[in-house]
Amino acid sequence: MEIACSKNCVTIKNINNFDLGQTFDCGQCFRWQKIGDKYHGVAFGKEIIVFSEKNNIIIENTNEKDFNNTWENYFDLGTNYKCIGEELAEIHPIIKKAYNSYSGIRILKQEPWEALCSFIISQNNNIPRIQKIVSRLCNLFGNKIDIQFSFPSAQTLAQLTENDLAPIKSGFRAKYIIDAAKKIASGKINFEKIKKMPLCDAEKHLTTIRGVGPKVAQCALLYGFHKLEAFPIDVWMKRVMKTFFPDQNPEIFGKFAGVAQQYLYHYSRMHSEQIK
DNA sequence: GCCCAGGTATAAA
DNA sequence: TTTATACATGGG
Repeated sequence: MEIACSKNCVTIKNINNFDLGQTFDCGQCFRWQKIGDKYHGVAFGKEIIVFSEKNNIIIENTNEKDFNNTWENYFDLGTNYKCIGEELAEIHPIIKKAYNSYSGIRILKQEPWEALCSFIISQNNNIPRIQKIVSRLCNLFGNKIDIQFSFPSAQTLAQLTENDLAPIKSGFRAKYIIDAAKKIASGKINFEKIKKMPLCDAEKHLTTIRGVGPKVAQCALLYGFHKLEAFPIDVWMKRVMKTFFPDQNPEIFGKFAGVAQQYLYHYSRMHSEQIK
């Protein structure tokens, strides 16, 4: 990987396993908007436009400092997904197929609160609507950056009532969002501690939040804490497991189970006719 | 109108 | 312990 910086943008050259469409549209995040051939998005309170051009990835509205401090980490450029993917591909032919089809997926290092809150919203919901709810949440309670808004902090949301959240139309999830925000703002849930916990303890801790069950907790750990062994199982993954791995535990995927899950999830979504 | 969505809480069996 | 149902809303 090489980096080239100019006035207002950074170019990433010779990067393996990075496809913007696959990464943004595989169901791990809900804030990246495709406008033309470019993706517009926000993370860590910064707004960028990113697109690919001749094997390069170009990030606009940034600089070398922001790239080094934020985006290199956010896009997980220090992790070798080729190595992980090839290792996972040996486990089962369907993972090999999924990896070969979607090897450009990277697990983004999202902010813990945004990941947790987004996946609380995701429950019993569809992706287009999740995106809309998250967007309304940011527009109403986040801070304006350039055109878009930051994800509102837990401290901000902790002061709201269920009624205040009515405009985002999150339905029964509003009370869950507020409970989560209050537990984070009060310190009852401590992200720094969760980072250091064993996975199962972290899950138990997160599920003390109302509306957070095993699926949401595992998603938060995978996407918000970059615990690559976390393995979210929803109704869809249950069916996928039944189809391809009857009588097998997710443990067979090892310490990169979450990555395997992401290849499998996206592949099986794109080829849903193969699933039961 | 109908079924369903990257689930969870709650009640009932 | 396992299984069934409600939940708010709107995409397809």
